[in-house]
Amino acid sequence: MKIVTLRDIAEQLNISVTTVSKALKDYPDVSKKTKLQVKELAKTLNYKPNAFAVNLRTRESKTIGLIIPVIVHHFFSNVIKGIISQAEKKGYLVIILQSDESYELEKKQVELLLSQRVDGIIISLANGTAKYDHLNEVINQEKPLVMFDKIAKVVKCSKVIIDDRKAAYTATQHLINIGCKRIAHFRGALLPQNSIDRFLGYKKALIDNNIPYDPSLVYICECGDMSFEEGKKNAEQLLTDHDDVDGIFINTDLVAIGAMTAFQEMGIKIPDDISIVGFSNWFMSSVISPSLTTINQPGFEMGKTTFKQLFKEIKARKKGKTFEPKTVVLETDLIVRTSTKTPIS
Amino acid sequence: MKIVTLRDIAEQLNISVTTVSKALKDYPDVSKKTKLQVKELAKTLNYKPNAFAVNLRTRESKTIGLIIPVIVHHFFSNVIKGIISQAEKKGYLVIILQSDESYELEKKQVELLLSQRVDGIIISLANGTAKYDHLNEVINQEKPLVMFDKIAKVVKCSKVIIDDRKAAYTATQHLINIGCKRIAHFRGALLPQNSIDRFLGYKKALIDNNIPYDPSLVYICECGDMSFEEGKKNAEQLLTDHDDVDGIFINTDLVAIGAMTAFQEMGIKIPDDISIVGFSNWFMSSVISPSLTTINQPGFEMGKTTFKQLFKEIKARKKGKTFEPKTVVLETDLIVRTSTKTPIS
DNA sequence: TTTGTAATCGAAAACGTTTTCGAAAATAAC
DNA sequence: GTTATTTTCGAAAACGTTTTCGATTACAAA
Repeated sequence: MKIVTLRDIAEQLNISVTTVSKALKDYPDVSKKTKLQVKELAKTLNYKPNAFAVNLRTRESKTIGLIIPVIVHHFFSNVIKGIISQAEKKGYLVIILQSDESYELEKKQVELLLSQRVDGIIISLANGTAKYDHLNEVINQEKPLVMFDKIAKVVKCSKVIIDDRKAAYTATQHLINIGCKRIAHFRGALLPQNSIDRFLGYKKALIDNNIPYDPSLVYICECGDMSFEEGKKNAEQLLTDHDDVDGIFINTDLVAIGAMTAFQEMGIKIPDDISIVGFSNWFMSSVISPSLTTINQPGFEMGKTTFKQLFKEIKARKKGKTFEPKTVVLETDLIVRTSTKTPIS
Repeated sequence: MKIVTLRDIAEQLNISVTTVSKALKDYPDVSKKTKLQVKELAKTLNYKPNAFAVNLRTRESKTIGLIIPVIVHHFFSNVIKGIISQAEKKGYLVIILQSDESYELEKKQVELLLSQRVDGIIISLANGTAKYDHLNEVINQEKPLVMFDKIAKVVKCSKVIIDDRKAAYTATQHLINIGCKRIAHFRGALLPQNSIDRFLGYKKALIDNNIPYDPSLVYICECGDMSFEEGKKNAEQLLTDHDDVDGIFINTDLVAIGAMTAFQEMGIKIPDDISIVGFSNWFMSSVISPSLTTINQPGFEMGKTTFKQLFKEIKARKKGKTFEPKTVVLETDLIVRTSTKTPIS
């Protein structure tokens, strides 16, 4: 089981390693005859270039790193799928790491990827990330970096996002349109830009419609492993705090489903008593009962777009060109289902 | 932004590259004094060994490949999480590829991983895979290979699985215990060992209980992207074919949920008219209504176990030792929820 | 014949490590 | 003082490729 190298081919044909290498890569200074010989022998010997040597020589590995807060998550696993599918088309491999929403882990993983000398890095930030030295180091090393979804505005790199504020505004406006007067909000953790923006969209929609903003109607959940349970707990708390709420805009579907479950257990009718809008459009939101009105967040497309952007930057860097960080905003849409009342017409 | 190498450190300290390398790796033939100097300078210069060079020299990359049929899937994404978490502990990185249930793609991806010279490969087979040359090539190259869940018995490598037959038997027995007399089965595709074994478990449970096995009660679905829709269609077909069915054992939760949805739309009461048992225990099975009785398939644990096995084999190979392929069978359990009647007592 | 041009090849350096082996220096033993 | 031993170091080869640049050959032009 010896692994064949250029040298083996060269010795068998009594030519130099140089010529074999050039023949395989169709250099113009190799005769047609030897090219044919070399290629044929390479095929019969099942020659595969040693990636380690190629990497060392060319200083690139055709491999990128991806750091993601959680893998078992409808949105994120769709993003992964999008990234991998696009990477494969361009001949790139993807190393995946999970930060588990921890800044410490995320930092370690970025350093690991840098020392592995991947050709580029894609990242969606952990909830706990508030410092960006690790990301700035990536940028300092002139290594292409693209963030998606959970981003930090101050980091000078390309980003692929949705307009969370606008989407949240749309969601809240929908609740208002169907006649809700007291609208609560279950927001995400305090740090991430997404949950801030969604909160701001919620607030703005209220104000634009002359509905007073009441901070006591805003509940927080961390949206980690316990999302479903957090939703249930928040729902119960909300019910003891306020008995007049008729609509809730919830930061993410899983929390919304938890809340709906709790409401149903407590005998609250959805959407008759309370209308609910979620966020992300998890697959399960369409099959539960009542089905969940939500904002569709295009995970697969976001993954594809993110890789495409990274690829552009990798190519630019290779040519020594410079490039300006670019922010791509993808479209979302409201998917109306049965967890919200039909408007009174 | 020059990247520092051993040479840079050596020149600054006026010693040889050799000594620097040995100092950093705590070789015994370097004095304490120079070790300290080297380590300190390495830290201030932020030296990171060039992974490409290390790989080439040591002939290993501390990277493994993972080929999986689908990523957006509760069970598989849990497996991924398990593999990555365990790999990280041992200092390994994971390259993930998605075969999309296609044999052609799977074959290409195996070859890609081999030419990348990953240290080992983990794979769960595509539905379409019936030939195993690509896997035998991995084994021929003496590269560690572990299969999980969707395996091929004839391939001589380690495997991590559940006892699908036993689990299916348990599921079917449960339906019998609660009083079902006409039990249908929605099975998976024809090739995969899993769906064969689950079918056999179903059949054996019937026979052991003196219930005649009726092939016309067995429906097939491919369990690809369209699982949910397949479940709906099968449910509708079943209802027109047979009006006396009172229980169904379904190959996977997503199909079961599709079927339940169709039944509910047609006014069939679950579990009063028909009891349903799924397979896999997707998270959503616990939150739908009625909640789905199912077999719990430990994805995270399976991922961890699979990597551990691969790691053992990588280490054994490194020491030149040989090892016997091993098959690990993980426990499953029946989770009784509300899609099945409570037994008549 | 000489000169020029094109076609074909290969030596050698480089990428940055790791590791073997021998040399030199320092110390100990006699 | 000599010899033996230990400690500390570095030269050099190797991993397998890519690429530069010069050499050689063949052949056409003069």
